[in-house]
Amino acid sequence: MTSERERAYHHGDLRRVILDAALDVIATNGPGALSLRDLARRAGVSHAAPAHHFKDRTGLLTAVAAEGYALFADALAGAPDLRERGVAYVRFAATHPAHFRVMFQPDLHRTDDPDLLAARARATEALREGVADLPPAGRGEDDRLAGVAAWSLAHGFATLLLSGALTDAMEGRDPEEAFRSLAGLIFTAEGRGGG
Amino acid sequence: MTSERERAYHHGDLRRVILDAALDVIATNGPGALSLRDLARRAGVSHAAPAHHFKDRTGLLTAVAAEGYALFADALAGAPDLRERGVAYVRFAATHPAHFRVMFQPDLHRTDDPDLLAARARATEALREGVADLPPAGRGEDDRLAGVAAWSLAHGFATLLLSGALTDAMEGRDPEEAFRSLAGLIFTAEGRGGG
DNA sequence: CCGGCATCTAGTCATTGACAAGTTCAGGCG
DNA sequence: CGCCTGAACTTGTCAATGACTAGATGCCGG
Repeated sequence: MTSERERAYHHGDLRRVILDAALDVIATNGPGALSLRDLARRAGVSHAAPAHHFKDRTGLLTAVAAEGYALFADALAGAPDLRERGVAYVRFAATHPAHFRVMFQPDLHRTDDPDLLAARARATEALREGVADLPPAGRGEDDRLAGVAAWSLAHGFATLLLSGALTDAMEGRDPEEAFRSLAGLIFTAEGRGGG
Repeated sequence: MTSERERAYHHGDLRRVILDAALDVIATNGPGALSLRDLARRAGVSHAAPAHHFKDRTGLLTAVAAEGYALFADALAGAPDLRERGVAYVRFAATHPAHFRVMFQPDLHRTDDPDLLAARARATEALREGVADLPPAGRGEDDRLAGVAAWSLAHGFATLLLSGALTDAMEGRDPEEAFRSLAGLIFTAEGRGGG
């Protein structure tokens, strides 16, 4: 049975295999359930193999976060306006729950990692661009607050969604669509915006 | 031989001591850094003492979450209107970061724990009351969405705050006050009041 | 053919969570 | 007073894990 599938040494792309397995575990059972040895077993390699690619457990999570920010930046880039960028934010969280969760838990990864910083800078830039086309509210102070508000709204929705807190609040409804109308409710209609 | 300070057996309130130590660790280094043995060492008891009060590591975190929801419900109860309830939401997160973080990570605790469920129900009720005094927007569907929106806004702000993502967006500014004006920006009609 | 190098293996150690069994203490009851 | 029951805590132990070290393996260029 040890045919060409397992070519022993030089696995081919062990790094990716480990990463994918890690994402699977994190999405299912959370980052706490992550075990390097378990991942090694899944990949059919020795218990120390992952360490060569990621150094650490923290190193693995750092790689996850970095990849997450990169994908995140790409996901945000395509959106035409602020609202769709928010939708993209939510969609990313729903599509890449493991990445998302690790990204926003700084104590899980090494925050000074160069790759991570670069990817995060890209994502931040994408977010800023999105906020740029907010209707000019007033003074610059309010603009900044409005940006934080938009960010908070999308992030809160995404976070609650992943934590399962919204499951009964919107039974079987499509999260993206829900957020879209929710954002319309707030950001478009002037006058009684919040109503 | 051991002086009266440490009355050996029957520590007095070991449960609370362990809980407080746990909260300290979680707030500082995150839930992943939590070690029952470490907590035992801090409290000056044997390595198995915590298990008697919390059964498990998960049991300890469940207790943290339950306590968190109880405190949360109390914190929300005092607020006069929706906006102030949001402020209370943010304040709770800032004041009880460890509780907050554990509360919204279901894979950390036992979600079927009776105490947890009871406390969470109280908190949920307090949240619902807050949403109830939203201006009636239109149909019930929109009302529900508006509630989710308010919740998302507060939760997102609180979460981003705790993850440190807002640190440079609001340098040295008081988070509560920032959220208050932010919420005013969005939820009050046209008067984008004092920022 | 050979040497360097990244990749992976094998072995080891301290730490941890979980469990089992024993010990200490307080309070109730005869 | 003496016993006894149960809660609180200790001691001992085991498997699993993260991290480290040294060594084996195979690819690639010269």
